[in-house]
Amino acid sequence: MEAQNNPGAPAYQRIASTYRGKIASGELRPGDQLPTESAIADQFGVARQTVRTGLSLLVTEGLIVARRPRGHFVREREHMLYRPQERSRPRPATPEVDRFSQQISAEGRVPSQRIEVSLVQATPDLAERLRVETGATIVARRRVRSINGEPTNINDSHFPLDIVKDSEIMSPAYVPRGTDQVLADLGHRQDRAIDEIFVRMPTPEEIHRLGLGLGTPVAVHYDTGYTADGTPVRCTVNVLPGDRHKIVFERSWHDD
Amino acid sequence: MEAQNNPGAPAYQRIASTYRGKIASGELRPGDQLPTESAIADQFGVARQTVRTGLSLLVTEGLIVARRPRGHFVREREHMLYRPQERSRPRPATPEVDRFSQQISAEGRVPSQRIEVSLVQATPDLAERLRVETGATIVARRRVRSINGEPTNINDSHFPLDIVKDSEIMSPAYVPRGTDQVLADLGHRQDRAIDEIFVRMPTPEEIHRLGLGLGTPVAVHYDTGYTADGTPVRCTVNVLPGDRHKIVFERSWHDD
DNA sequence: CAGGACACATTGTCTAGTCAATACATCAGG
DNA sequence: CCTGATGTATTGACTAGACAATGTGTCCTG
Repeated sequence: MEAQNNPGAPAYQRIASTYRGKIASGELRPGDQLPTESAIADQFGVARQTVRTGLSLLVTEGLIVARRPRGHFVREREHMLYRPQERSRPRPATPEVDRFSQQISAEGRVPSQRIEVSLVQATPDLAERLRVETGATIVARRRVRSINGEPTNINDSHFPLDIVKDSEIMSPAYVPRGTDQVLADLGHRQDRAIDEIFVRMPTPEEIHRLGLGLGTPVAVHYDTGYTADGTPVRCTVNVLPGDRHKIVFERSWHDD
Repeated sequence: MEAQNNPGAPAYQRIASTYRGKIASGELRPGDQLPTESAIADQFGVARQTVRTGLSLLVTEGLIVARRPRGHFVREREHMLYRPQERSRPRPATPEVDRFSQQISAEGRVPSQRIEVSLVQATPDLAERLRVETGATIVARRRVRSINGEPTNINDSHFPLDIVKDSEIMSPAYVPRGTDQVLADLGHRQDRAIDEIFVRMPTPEEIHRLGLGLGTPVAVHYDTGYTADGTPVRCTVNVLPGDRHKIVFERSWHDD
């Protein structure tokens, strides 16, 4: 399908189309180098700037990366599993899920994290989910999780101030039994959670915190936990780089 | 934080940063028009091309759109709810979910869809999920769903050929009782499903089918249904434009 | 042989223009 | 009043340069 480059389209699109095709067809494989901008310009008979416009399309699509002053290279990807249900249902995974989780435990991955606790003012999105007023003081427990030293996701949990003050949650240290258990011990056992997933391009701050390249979208996962009486007690914001994660849920038609 | 534009950075980044800030702060609101490229160029004392480079950043971030020859405008967003669980659990939504679903039924939205059924060869990703061999013939039931005439998502269901041949699923018409019920009537009642969500930039084909703008990432949702004995009988691929959807799951700690 | 200075290739940033395409407004003619 | 032609402002596409920034490798020096 659409074998030819793209007759009639602007030159920069033809150039992008050409190399997109070579990558899709496998003629150019991950890690391979593209010709230099000048070489492409000569080949297509256009100015170098036009080539740059075309290649920048592929960069924002996440297909290639520029490594100055080496050249442009086809990007290499890997997917990491992200399974929100694991934290709420510590049941044994069904065989079906196991088929998809094999990759995660392969290779000796070394997880680490940096924790930072602070009091912040609720932004409108958090205020709505925690049912407090915008600007109210809440507790933010921010983490950047890394695997093998590479930051892989942002995990910011937020709690209403009145229910967690003076608890271990306020301490910027790892809590072995888990913050959900701490909440439960404080009388706020979570019973239900709602997951909301948005997809968008990252903000400059996220690009910086996660070391993202251009052309990498992120999934933003709001995980709001409720007690049995329907009160929200926790709102966790996960930011997952799109090129490093796969989000997996499991559903059952009949209670399990 | 980082109040000033961005001293020291390249001019095109300062320009992007300036308008990104104005949008974030609310000084520029959705639908508002930015100054013309020439005006910005004059203001910053740079060439128009430099302004274009800067604004193109904001376009790929999905913050602004260009409407030739009117100018650049701050993008207006609306989020449509996407709730994979609805199809498997027709129970009444809990009050917590209702808080988030209010927007969907507001406004008289007119849904429509175009259905197309064909026999295709299984691509590697589908073959793995349906446990058939790559290249095996399977049934593809492709839909583009539209709301108010605007295509909003791609919904391609795939079935192993042997279990659906000669059934209504092969007909390119709407099946009122739903394809899941058809499968159940054929003796393949689904019992479990696995949801996998990937985030990436769209392919040119998806851009065309969904009428996407630049800077719009997509969420790709693989929904694989299994019968009680663990046999996959359906694999649905949903492609959701990131700027139009919010994906919502609900979880319960204790069976409901 | 080790280390530093330098050259080189390549991408990054930017200029000052030209011409094309397009949606909208204006205005003349019926 | 409506209709169609014409103008106009704006973005889109592109050129032919210039100079900066930066890894990599080479080569000279001690």
